[in-house]
Amino acid sequence: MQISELARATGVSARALRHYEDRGLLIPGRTGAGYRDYSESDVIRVAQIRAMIGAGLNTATIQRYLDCVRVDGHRPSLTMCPDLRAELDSIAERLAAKQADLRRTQQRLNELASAG
Amino acid sequence: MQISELARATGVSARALRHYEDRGLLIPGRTGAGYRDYSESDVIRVAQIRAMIGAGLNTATIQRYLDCVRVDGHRPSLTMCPDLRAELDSIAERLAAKQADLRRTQQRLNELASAG
DNA sequence: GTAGAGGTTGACGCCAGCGTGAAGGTCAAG
DNA sequence: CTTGACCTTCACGCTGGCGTCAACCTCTAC
Repeated sequence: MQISELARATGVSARALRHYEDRGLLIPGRTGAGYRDYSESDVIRVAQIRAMIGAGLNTATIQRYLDCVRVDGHRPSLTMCPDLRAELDSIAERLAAKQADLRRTQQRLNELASAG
Repeated sequence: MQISELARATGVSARALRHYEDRGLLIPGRTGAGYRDYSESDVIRVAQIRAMIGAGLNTATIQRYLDCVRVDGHRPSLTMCPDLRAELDSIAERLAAKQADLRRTQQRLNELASAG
């Protein structure tokens, strides 16, 4: 299928799909005219990508995870990728740090707003 | 005083002080040679700026309301600036939204990590 | 053939507070 | 005169997923 069709099927913009290809997350075939030619399985793949982006992973990390899945085969197993475990842990740490930072900011804002 | 002296007195980098001037938050005098010449009161002003940045305000907002905030020692207080209240409320809303967003991200990350 | 819908590859813009050289002027001290 | 410390004004870099032209090619329909 063409890019706009995949865009409609996934709810992701065509620009985003090209961006994923730039980052090596999605590698469609090409027609004779140079048009991108996506398969049905790419719908699922895009859903996976979106899920991981929503979980705070960047595209570089996502690419490593997808490569991992490809090697593993059918069932996605994180035990095949020990490095990914550490990666997810560090991401969780960063999120926790962000949250703590945000709470401190809210605290200071409250102090500012309640002053006077 | 010169910029490095104010930087030491406030714990803020010279680059940041120049940045505050670019944004119209701090307007030092100039010596004959073009050197920035800060006054003692600028030490307090920088403390006010840092307090507001720490509370999540951007430089444009800070410029509008800088004169409304006084820092007595370590504790900021507000003088009469009615619009500032509304501004602070909207900032508080944005912070709350960010926090909710962050929690959703953590939730999705947990789901991903436990999917192995 | 021509209009129009849709495809392609760049490449800059965004949000924002600075970090970090680059290139060069000022000034007290040896 | 010459270090060398400190000052000045640009101006790009950073973080990063994607919006948004721009300039141009492809295919279908009338």
